[in-house]
Amino acid sequence: MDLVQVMKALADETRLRILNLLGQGELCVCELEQILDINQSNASRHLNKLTTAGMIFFEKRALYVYYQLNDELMETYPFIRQLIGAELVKIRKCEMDNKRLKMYRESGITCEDLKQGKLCFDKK
Amino acid sequence: MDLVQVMKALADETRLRILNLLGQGELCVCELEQILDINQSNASRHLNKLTTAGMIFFEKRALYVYYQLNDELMETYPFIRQLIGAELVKIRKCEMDNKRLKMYRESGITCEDLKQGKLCFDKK
DNA sequence: TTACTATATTCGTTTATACTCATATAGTAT
DNA sequence: ATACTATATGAGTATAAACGAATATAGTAA
Repeated sequence: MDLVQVMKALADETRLRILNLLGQGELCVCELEQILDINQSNASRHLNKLTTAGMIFFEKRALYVYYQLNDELMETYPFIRQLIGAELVKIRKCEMDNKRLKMYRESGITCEDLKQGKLCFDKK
Repeated sequence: MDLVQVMKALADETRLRILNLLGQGELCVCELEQILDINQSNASRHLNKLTTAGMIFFEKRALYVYYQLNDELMETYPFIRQLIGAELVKIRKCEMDNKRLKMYRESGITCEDLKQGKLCFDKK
């Protein structure tokens, strides 16, 4: 909830990419891993950092953990909403992530599929 | 000009304090040193980082170097203007810095005075 | 209960950031 | 020109952040 800590959480490309994706709706850890093409350990750590800073929160459902943006923090710091909603797309990787997210959404693939190696876009 | 780099420049308390002060008008390096109570080397380095990220620019006049916010970047990334204009004051140190800036402005003290050890607020 | 699985965490390593002290630079003033 | 002064930079150190690989945890499913 401390602004300096929030800014530190925002000062990393991978975490900005995560926020960009979560700005379009909740996602589970394994979905983020695939779309961002990062490993599980890394994904978990970055998500933890964002959670600690109060920017996101999670909810466990069945086997999976779903993360989403914390609207409360954005009421406290409105600039964050603007950043996520309008400015992150200016980062090239975010733009590409959005394409992958779109493909993923349209493919109908589930977390279960992902865990079995099924994909709807190229690796790497 | 790269957003990730901008976010990194914003992820430091001292630099946020500098931006907070510059949001109220230009200041020279020695003024920032005194108001923030940081040493010369540090001040210079933080200012350099902000300059490199495109957030501020400087102008040398006589012996002194005056820094100010770069409005151009804020047109590119409007969230920065909101951050500086409305949210940095939520940081306690920024609030205190503002008091010191006010005292400094009202005292009529100049850079020359500062260099001779004259002050209008407590050290430390 | 036991086996299983998604996510979190620990460990060790690497890379980046911030700081202090001392010195270099560049521009001013004489 | 020379002396002077504000700021920038170099070198060294200390602290923090990020990563991969392996393991622990906690909750699900049977």
